[in-house]
Amino acid sequence: MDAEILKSGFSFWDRLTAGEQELLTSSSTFVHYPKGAPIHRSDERCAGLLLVRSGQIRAYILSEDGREVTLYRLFQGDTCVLSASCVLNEVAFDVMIDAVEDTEAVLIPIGSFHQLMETNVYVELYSYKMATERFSDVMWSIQQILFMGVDRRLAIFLWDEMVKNGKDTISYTHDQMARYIGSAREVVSRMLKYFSQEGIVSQSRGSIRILDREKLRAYL
Amino acid sequence: MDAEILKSGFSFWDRLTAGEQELLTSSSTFVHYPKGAPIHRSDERCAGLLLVRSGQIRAYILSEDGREVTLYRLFQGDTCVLSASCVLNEVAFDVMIDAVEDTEAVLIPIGSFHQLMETNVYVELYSYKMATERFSDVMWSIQQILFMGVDRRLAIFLWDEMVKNGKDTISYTHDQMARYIGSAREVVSRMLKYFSQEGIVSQSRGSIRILDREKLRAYL
DNA sequence: CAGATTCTGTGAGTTGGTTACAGATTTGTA
DNA sequence: TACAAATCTGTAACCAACTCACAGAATCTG
Repeated sequence: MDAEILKSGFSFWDRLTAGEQELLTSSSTFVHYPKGAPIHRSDERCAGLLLVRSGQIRAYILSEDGREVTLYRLFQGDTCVLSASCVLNEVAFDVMIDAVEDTEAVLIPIGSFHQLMETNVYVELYSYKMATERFSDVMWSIQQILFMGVDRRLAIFLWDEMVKNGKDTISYTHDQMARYIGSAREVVSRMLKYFSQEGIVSQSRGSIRILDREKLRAYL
Repeated sequence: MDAEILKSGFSFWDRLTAGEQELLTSSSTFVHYPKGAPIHRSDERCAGLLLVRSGQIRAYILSEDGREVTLYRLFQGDTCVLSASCVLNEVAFDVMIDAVEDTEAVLIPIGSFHQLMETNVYVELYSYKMATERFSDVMWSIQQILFMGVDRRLAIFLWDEMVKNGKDTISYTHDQMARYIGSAREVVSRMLKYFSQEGIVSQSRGSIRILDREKLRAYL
């Protein structure tokens, strides 16, 4: 693995000894997860620390009866520390991580990552700081789910996607959107029907087109 | 402040220099929060790092229209790091912290705590580890609220309180219980009425008595 | 093209949060 | 002690949203 990539992706790089840098460059690899692939399951061995290069991954919790609630999503430049949660003793909950789209990432395998955590306090600090950042993301999602109506959550989701991708067509199924906003597919369908009637969006199978940004913004 | 108390309460003590230990002992104080007192508000200056000596404190989020959802509670020996969240840049959400009962604590004022965080990486590490522990607590609460029915959440609450206090009388109002389990007062009233009819509990103003542990356990 | 798969639409039922009171119990104070 | 105020509990009606059950439409695949 190219040291430049690691240096720009992980802020602890400059705190590593030459030996540690060598360990990192020699053990890190590029990994590719196809769309929908599982990245982390609580009952499996941790992969390690991930640095997202392209694509998108999603962390979520799962109820006994299969209901999912998305905690956060990560994009280019983000590091996924919960995929290494097995070496963070303070993390005691089960989390699932999937690739939402085809995703390229740099992987520090759990073995070398664990070793670095133990020998270098700055790596350990980095990990817990990242975990705390994710904590913040989760609180943002949770507040939305607990305190906002579905109409508003959906509007926020559509708006954010529109801004993020720079186009007014959003390519997700009702089911996916429901997972992202912590609701149910049927509820999203009903809401989108209403948004259509209001002239805010138009629908086609697998995608939504924003027709009236102003009306949509009124929901935010 | 007695160094022994700090040493036994904060695991980073042994990593401090003599000067840092001196700073800590000279700036730390005992604080007392009466029942119901606010400990932390997002719009106010942070108090600092708290070590609970007795009593109980509660962290919760607040919606625009005043609805509360309890994130976790802390008891003797726990340290409250979110009361110092203004110096943890990764914590970007608003949290409220109150004393549930009359509470005694050791306070490291935010000024000296901030200074220690900047000069000693182990203090910084400790803080983020604590934040990650709280992250875990929050996930436990959230999973209960999102995935369990009110009957089960209430039963778990009653069971835990019974075990924790070692007696079968639980002294909370319906309103308090509702806050702790993330529901509404009326819903708890309904549920307790049902539990009474089933012979699981008996009620009196301000307290609940567990009559049938086995039936209660069936809900867990 | 046919069958399988995936996606969307819709009605009925249930849970639980909200609103709006009323009544009961306790507390504070004259 | 008496009485007002504050606090706590009970209850009904309403509504948002999740679940269940099923049907039909669009798309994919061999």
